Amino acid sequence: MIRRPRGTRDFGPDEMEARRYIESLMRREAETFGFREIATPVFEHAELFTLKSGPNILAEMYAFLDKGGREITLRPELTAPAIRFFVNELAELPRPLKIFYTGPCFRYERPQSGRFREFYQFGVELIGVQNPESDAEVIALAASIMDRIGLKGYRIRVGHIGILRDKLKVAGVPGETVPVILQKLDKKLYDEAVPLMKEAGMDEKSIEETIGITEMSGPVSVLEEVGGEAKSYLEEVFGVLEASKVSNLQIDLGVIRGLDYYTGIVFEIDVPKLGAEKQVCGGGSYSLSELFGGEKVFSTGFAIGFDRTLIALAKEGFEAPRRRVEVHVIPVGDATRSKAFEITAMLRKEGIGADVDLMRRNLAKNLKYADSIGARRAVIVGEKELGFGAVTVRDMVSGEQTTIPLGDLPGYLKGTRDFGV
RNA sequence: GCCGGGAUGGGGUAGCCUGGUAUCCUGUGGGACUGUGGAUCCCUAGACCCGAGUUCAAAUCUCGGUCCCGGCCCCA
Repeated sequence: MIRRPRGTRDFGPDEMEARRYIESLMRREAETFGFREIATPVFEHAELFTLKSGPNILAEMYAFLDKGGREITLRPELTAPAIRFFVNELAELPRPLKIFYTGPCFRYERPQSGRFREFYQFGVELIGVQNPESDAEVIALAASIMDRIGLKGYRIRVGHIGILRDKLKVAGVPGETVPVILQKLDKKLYDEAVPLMKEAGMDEKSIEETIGITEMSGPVSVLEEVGGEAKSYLEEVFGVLEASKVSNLQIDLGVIRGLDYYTGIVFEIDVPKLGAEKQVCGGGSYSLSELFGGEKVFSTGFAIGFDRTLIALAKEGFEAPRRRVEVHVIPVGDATRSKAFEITAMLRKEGIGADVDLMRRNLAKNLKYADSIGARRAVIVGEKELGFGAVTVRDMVSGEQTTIPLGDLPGYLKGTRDFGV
């Protein structure tokens, strides 16, 4: 027996139905906001990902040399490919450029709850502008998607990485030390952050203030204690979000994110009931294009962890509407078998989902089968009715039967399609 | 990379401590019932994660590996 590689999953019909359903809701919502779908390759030059975040990331990438000696990696995320695509070919589209994408990503990590080596992301980028409206637009879309798919127990925490960056810069922290300190602050590891800040030359007062900032969370009013440009910027963002009727929203200046390239607002959506892997979406504004050889262009985007989102929905009792075939066509005996296929083909041409007996089962078994696949109706093709050019249509829920002339069958099935159940 | 708990037909399980090739439920296929389902009964097929060791004998004990679950690290 050959088994699945570690950290990967197979998806059965029920699961795929649920996944496609949720995915289509996300797509539709993004399209409603004026975003259009793109797709990029599953593998890229490893350099694309090491450029922006350093070689330590290589440890978690599925990287390898291809037969031409190129350093290739399965994509660990989708933002960098999207921006590469933008720089390469999309830079001349009208701005703001609003794109979204979805697909599998790969990270060589220890699998655990809500964490896989092959996982799926759904992300968007709004490229070419950075102001409170564009940031709010992206956050509003993230929230709308969560609402549209019916997720309830989520919260959005919005921060502004510029506040901390400025603070550290003003205090004279050298550029290369900033990410290290930010990382500790992100994890709230103050015991480790404080010595680092001292070492970087910060005085007691600014250290205290810095930690104070990371602990600020709550309604917009907490910004009163901050002041500065970032404050008014965030207030404007929240103003637009309020006008857009986005809820489940709070300020949290402790939101930092692991990425170095974020410059402005940053936000995360998490679902507390998921435990350790509770973050279902992360995003912010950044500029990456210049790293890939393009002009410097600001963008705001987010990535939704598709798998975790589904786990969260499942925990809330979500069930995808089951796709069912409209009718199951049952020949009674061998004599009408070929006629049954004729009728099935005719129904399918009319766009009516039809299944037909392929097991040569008797009528009783076929009805049982029709029930188990959830067919709404059974079309019983028997010699008696065929004698006068008709078939029997049985409603699988009520058990009612009607004799329908063959010519009227598609119309009957279509016309009453939404009734019953 | 680290720590803990697991792995028995497709799904769910009993058996494991105290070694003697496996229980039950459900699902699959067939039949009772070759023109009427979701009930019942019967039949059939189907499993001890992999490898090594101990033993007359291993699902059971020992070791190694793989995978899963939960947590740490990390999360671009």
